[in-house]
Amino acid sequence: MLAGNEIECCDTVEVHEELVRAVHEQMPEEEQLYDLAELFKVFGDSTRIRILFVLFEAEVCVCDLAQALNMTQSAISHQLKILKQTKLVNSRREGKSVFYSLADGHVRTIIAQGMEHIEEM
Amino acid sequence: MLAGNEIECCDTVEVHEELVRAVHEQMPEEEQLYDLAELFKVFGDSTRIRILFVLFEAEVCVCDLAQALNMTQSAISHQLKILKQTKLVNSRREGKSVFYSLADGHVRTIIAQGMEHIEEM
DNA sequence: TATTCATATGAGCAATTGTTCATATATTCA
DNA sequence: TGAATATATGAACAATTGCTCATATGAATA
Repeated sequence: MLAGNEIECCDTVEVHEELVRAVHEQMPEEEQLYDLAELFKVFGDSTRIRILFVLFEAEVCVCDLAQALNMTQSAISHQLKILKQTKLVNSRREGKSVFYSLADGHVRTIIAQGMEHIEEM
Repeated sequence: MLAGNEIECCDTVEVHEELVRAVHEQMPEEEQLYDLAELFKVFGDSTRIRILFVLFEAEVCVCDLAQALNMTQSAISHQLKILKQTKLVNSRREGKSVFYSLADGHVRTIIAQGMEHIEEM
């Protein structure tokens, strides 16, 4: 699949072949790139972002999340499932309620960096 | 819209009203949360992630990106437009070619944190 | 055990998104 | 100017996604 990069492009062939080779050496595996995109996709929805912001404050149960964000319990539950699958939140059952909390520090760092970026825009 | 949070939830009303108030005080503006989600949405596609990884190596023109990632020039151009709108990349014209480069350090930090997270999964 | 409360989940629908295809714009050079 | 090269862009289509609605599961309590 890598062999045969003879397509000419921008008139300068040599430099480009070198670049293509370097890129293929340095770039992570396809699967890892895919997983990375999947992770950011999770951050790419304002409902989930708002859930994470609530969890910055405290460990919160589903119905409180729904109330705080003025959304249905079902909608919140669906999103929590996605957040949990991506290991961004943990859950803990206490009687009838289930409490959700942030899973690790990356969540804060990623969101903080994102905030910095949009504030500079 | 905030008034009248009398809906009972999990049997304990007082704590929750306090939480809802705290959340509404600490949470960023709706528009900022929306912009933040829009930013992460840009990272949430493996083609754009791959473009950013190529740009980690060097400033690259469109046709080289297309060749390096084995995609059509049109597909790459469409994605570059999105990356530019979000100020994640800069562009510079040189003759017939247009060279793209990373815009700022946030891109590296965000992707690095994302990589750390998925490696721990 | 039957009921109630809290949460989870599957199906369906509207909205969004990434790619392709055709074509437009921009630059260089004969 | 006209042809060739590099890039940008609009329309269209398939695929994905977030919400709603109905319902299932799980736990406490009468």
